[in-house]
Amino acid sequence: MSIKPTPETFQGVLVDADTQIESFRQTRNSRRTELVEDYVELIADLIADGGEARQVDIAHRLGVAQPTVAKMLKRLAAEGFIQQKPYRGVFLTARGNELAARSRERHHIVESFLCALGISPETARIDAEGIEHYVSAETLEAFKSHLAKLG
Amino acid sequence: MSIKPTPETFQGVLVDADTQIESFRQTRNSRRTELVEDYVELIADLIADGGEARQVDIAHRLGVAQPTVAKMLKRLAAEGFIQQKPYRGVFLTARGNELAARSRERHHIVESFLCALGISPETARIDAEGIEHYVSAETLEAFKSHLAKLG
DNA sequence: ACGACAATATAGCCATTGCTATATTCTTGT
DNA sequence: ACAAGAATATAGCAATGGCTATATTGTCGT
Ligand SMILES: [Mn+2]
Ligand SMILES: [Mn+2]
Ligand SMILES: [Mn+2]
Ligand SMILES: [Mn+2]
Repeated sequence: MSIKPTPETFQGVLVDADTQIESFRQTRNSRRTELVEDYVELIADLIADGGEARQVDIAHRLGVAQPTVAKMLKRLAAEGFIQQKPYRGVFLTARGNELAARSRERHHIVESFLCALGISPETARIDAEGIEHYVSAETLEAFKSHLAKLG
Repeated sequence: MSIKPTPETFQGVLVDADTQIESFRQTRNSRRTELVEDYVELIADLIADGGEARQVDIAHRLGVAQPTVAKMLKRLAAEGFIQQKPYRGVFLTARGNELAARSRERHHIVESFLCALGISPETARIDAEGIEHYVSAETLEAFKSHLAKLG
């Protein structure tokens, strides 16, 4: 509102503007990196499991079509996360491996934390797949502390 | 992998395929409704606070440009969440009000839960803005239980 | 009453993330 | 060796969510 009839001090529903702006900005940012994180994490897992990460396997795991994967892999290669040999599987660069490791650890902490709260493993897995990308370092630490306390 | 050299029973890094597919599907779904939820919630808050929700205020709060808001409002109107009078603020339909109420409550629970974990209010606010959209009913209940336990 | 200014509308651009359809290339079994 | 099938590449489309620039419309103060 440009002109507020009721002064802010009456504490309406509205939250501090600057914090909210920053929250939305941060969320938009996380949304932009979400897919990249899931891809490198999945690629790392596929390589760890079967020695290679092929487009068909990635597509199947993600539940999307193969050309969708092909396009994203090009982007990941352009951004230096993976290396692609035509008609071969993809491999992670050092940078890709780092991001994969960070993502995997964060993912695991979030999922474990949800399980520790008594949430069913299925739901924990589903929710963690989304939540992981929006958890800050501070929140991750809090999750870890909570897990340690129950350890 | 079409042909696995190591049988699944050796329990590699890879998680059950069907659950993972479903997790990614669910996450993509939540991502699609994320913005809509934030818009109606914000519109409800602006109306509660100042009696009206104008494009400029929405744009300012979200940290985006006014035409971005104008386009989204058309979509919200088309989907029956709001009513628009040209050159006037927007108003929520019954459907819009319902979604706003649900979103606001869920948002509040997530933020309170994070605070209860000892996370700073600033971080809790930022993280909750993203996390809220990926929290299932079951997880929300677990958060509520945890909050109740802390009295 | 009307000119300034504020708010909204519209046009046109771009990036992202999905899709289908189809062409190309690799691999494998006979 | 080579045909069939599997995997990858490419083309072209659509929806979404951003942006800037600009036109139109309301509102308010004098
Ligand atoms: Mn993940
Ligand atoms: Mn994920
Ligand atoms: Mn919200
Ligand atoms: Mn939000």
